[in-house]
Parts: sequence; C-alpha cells; structure tokens
Amino acid sequence: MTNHRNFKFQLVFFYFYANFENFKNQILYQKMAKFLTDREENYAQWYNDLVIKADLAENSAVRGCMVIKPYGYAIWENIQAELDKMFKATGHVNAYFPLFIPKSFFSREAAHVEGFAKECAVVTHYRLKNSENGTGIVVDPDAKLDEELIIRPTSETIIWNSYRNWIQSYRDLPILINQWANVVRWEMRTRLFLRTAEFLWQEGHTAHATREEAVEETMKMINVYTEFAEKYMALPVIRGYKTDNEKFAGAIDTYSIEALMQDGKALQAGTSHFLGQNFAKAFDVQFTDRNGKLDYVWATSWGLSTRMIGALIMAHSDNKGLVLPPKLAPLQTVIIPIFKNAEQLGKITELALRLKSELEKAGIKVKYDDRDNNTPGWKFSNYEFKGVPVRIAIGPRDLENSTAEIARRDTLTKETISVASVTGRVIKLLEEIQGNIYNKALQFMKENTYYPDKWSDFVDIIENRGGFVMAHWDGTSETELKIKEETKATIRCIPFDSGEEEGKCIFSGKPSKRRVLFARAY
RNA sequence: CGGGGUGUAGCGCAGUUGGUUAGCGUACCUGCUUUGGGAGCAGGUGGUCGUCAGUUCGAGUCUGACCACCCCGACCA
Repeated sequence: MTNHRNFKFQLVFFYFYANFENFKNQILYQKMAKFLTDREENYAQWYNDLVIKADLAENSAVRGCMVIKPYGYAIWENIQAELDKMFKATGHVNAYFPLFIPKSFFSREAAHVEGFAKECAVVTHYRLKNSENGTGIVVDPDAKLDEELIIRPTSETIIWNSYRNWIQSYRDLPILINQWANVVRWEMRTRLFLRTAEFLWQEGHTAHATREEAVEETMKMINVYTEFAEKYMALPVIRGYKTDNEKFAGAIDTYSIEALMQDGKALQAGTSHFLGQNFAKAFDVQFTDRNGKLDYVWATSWGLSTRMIGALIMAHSDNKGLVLPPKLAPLQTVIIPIFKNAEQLGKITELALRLKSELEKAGIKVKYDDRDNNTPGWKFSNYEFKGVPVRIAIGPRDLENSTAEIARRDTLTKETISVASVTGRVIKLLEEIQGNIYNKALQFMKENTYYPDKWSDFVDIIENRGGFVMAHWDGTSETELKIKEETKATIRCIPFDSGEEEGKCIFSGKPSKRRVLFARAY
C-alpha cells in the first residue's frame, strides 16, 4: 500500500518535473494567444490583430479610410524607394497630376466610366459658411461648382488631357511618366491595407508611337513588378493576362501578377495595362509619324499600391507576429542589453554602440534598445511581433566571454557567436532570411497549386483546400461567370508561362488549349 | 447596399428585474525589489457609459433615431 502510494507520488512528481518546461511554455503561449489570434483559428482576425498590434495602421474617423502609422509607412517608404529606382532605371520620370478630375473627362471613354462610376467621390461645392441658426457649419449653396469634380480613382483621363498638349510628333514620344499619389475608390466593405476607400499607389502612364512599343512597355513593367515582388517582397508570383471580365476598364489587355496567401486565397499584387489607342481617341491625342502621317498615340498604364503591405503580412507572418523580408524591413537588426545594474548596462552599452556603428557602416538598419522600463523578455517578444529579422542580445555572460546571442525571426533559432564575427554573421543572416522566406513562400505556392481535370475535384479544392487551381477553360465569359457563381473562384490570370496543353474545359467539357489560373481572391 | 453582432478608462471586459460615489484585468505614473523569453509588491492618475432625443422621482441599464466598428453576402486593386 505504502509502496503503491510512493510509486504514484513519484510518477506524479516525475510527470510534473518532466513537463515543467512545457507548462511554462503553455502559460506563455496562452498569454500570447490572447495577444494575437491564432492564424489557424481565424485568419481574418489574425490579420486584423497583426496590423493593429504591430502598429502598422489603424482605422480613422473617416469610414473606410486608414491611418498608416510610422512603422507601416516606413515599409511603404522602402517599397517606394526600391520601385522608384527600378522605374528610373527603365527610363521613367516622376510627375504629379491633380487630385480632381472634371466629371466630363470621365465620360469620354465609355468602358472607363462604366468601370468606375459606382465608386467615385464627387466634389460639388467649394465653400462652407456658418449655419443660419448658429449651430455649426454648412455647405454654402451659393458655392456650387458649375462642373462637379471627381476625386481620382485613377488618373488616365486627367493625364491624357494633358498629353494632348504635349504631343505633336513622333519626336515627342515616348512619354514615360510615373506618379506617386493617393486615389479614392468608394468601397462598401473595407479592410486595412487590402481594401480601403483611399489608398496610396504609384501609377505609370506612358505614350508611344507604335502598338509594338506600347505592348513591350506593358510587358516590361509587369516584369519589373515581378522582379520587385520576388526579390524584395520575397513573394513568388504568377504573371499572366486578365480575362475580359477581369481586365481594367478601358484597357485592351491587362497583365497582372498573382500571389498566394497563407489561407489559400489569391491576391493581385500589381497590374499593367495595354490601353491601345482608347484614351488617345477619347482625348484626341494625335501625332505625326516619320512619314508625315497622323495617327493616335498608343498608351499603357501600370500600378502597385499599399495593398502590397497586406500581401507582405499575409504571405510570411506567423502566430508570433510579423515576418518581414530584410530588404523591406524598417528595422533589420535590434540590439537588446541584459543587465542587473547601471554599471553592467554601461559596459554593455559601450559594446552595443560599437557593434551598432559597425553594422551601420555595413548599411544595416539597426537600433539599440536600452530602455529600462521593459524586461529583455518583453523586448524579445515585441520585436518578434514586429518582424525584425535579426536580434542581438548582450548580457553579463557575453561580456565575460566576448560573445553575443544572435536570433533570427524566420526560424526563431538562436546562436551564440564571438563579438568579432557579429557584423559578418548579420550580413549573411539577412541574406539567408530573405532567401529562406522566399523559398518557404515558393514551396507553399507549389504545394497548394492543383491541376484538376474533373469538375468535382475542382469544387472540392476550391471549397475545402483553397490555393491556386490550374484548370482547362473553354475561353468564354459565360463559363467563367458560371464558375464564379457556383464556387466564388475567378480566373486570376491566363499565365504567360503555363504552356499549351490539349484538354477539355473543366466546366463545359469543350476543347481547351491551355490551363488558366483559378482561385478565390482578395 | 442587404443579413447578423458589438459599442462602458489607451486596450480587453463585468455591471442582476432601472436605485448610493460605475467596477475588474492590463497599460500608464511614483517608489522599492528585479532583468538570459511577455517580472513582483505597494501606492496613484485616468470615464460627459458611441451620439442625440424620449420615458421616469431616478437611465450604463428601458424606447427610438443616428453614427462607428467587426463578421457574412453583392462590388473592387
């Protein structure tokens, strides 16, 4: 009896002892789970929590409009800086056109009006006055505009109205202009970064003498976006043509890059449009060619928006918070001191500042966080939450041994190395992390790309698994719309690189020459 | 724009059939002890209870309208 009780006690004790670390972790985990909703539990909530709690953005007093906070804006500034370099390298220059577009401009291009009419903000008056009863300010009815102004949802019309005056001969072409701007599309349902009433973007608007040159430009820019997504965002994408249903209002052809998010939904990450002569005709922009013949100018436009920040979050981040690609992270490395008293902190600070300046000389964005109102553990979690790629911790043990502890955000692994090798190691780690998260995203995309040949399989994948679905399509809008109606999946693009393959349409059974990319999309 | 839900301290929440001075956790401030994975104790600051109107001796609580946000649909990058 006694033995039995002892045995039981030992078992219980052993169990407790063996699992103590687990208990600790569980308690910690529960605390963190409260802080951030699990990705697997509720993906949409996880995303919202992340944006708010990582201090990227918040909702504002204006319905559907967000405040982009400094940490989120810093990511956008990095996106801008890299893209801008790429635009300049391909011969483009920046300019700025008005926020307001006369209403009449809009109606010049029929498809264009049709596409945007339902989501335009309109300015009707230009003055306010004190109300008669003195209770506030009202719109002055005497200050009605003769012609209402549309707040740009995109700038083709206002820009082509200017181009008419700039272009007379082939010698004035090409015009290769980009503008960084805000635009407004009055969306009913909004989500931070992914869909807001006002957003920031760049829009390129080019004018060319020949069709070939304009088509080439359209392709060139979708390739610039592809390179940017893959090299800087660590985001693998599929390039392709949009179908007639999905293309830009007013375009002959729209090319897009499509990325796959961790919940299996697709996100359009950048678009480039071949506009043909549509806008030139609408705004009467003609030029004299080499042979003295008059012709309409050929056009392209292309854009990439703050939505990319949403893509960045959804592609890489995890239950511990953001995971940012080093090339776009506002902060690439953080140094955290671990100290018991002021004297220790002094010594650690000396070393930390030396490391900081060494890292800065190597072009790394680094911060030394010596605040004493948070514990090291708190800082570890906090910087993990904010997605800082590399963390360096220096404590008393390191001072003794001339070492530092280096932790990487993507794998959450740690190593202790000599102080002398820190800078070299960090440089290498940043490259490794950039490569690793790209490879992870690429592998995820491959694992979640399906090639069904039966309609029941198609439906099953869309309904239960999500992901990219490469399937045969008969090329008709009717089929595309019916598939959308039944499954909510749309044709994201007709990939450039998928190659020809004989087959039968997944829905209608009619003959098809190639697979196209279906998915549910953001 | 249709359906559902929620608005109480910076954040997360409780507040009974209407009844004193509206509470808890967290964050913040002060002090002491701490600091190698979200520290502890003690004290303290902070609220026109989403807005407006109504019912009532009395409204966080009941009624109405409006506003905002979240989720699900239609629309879009």
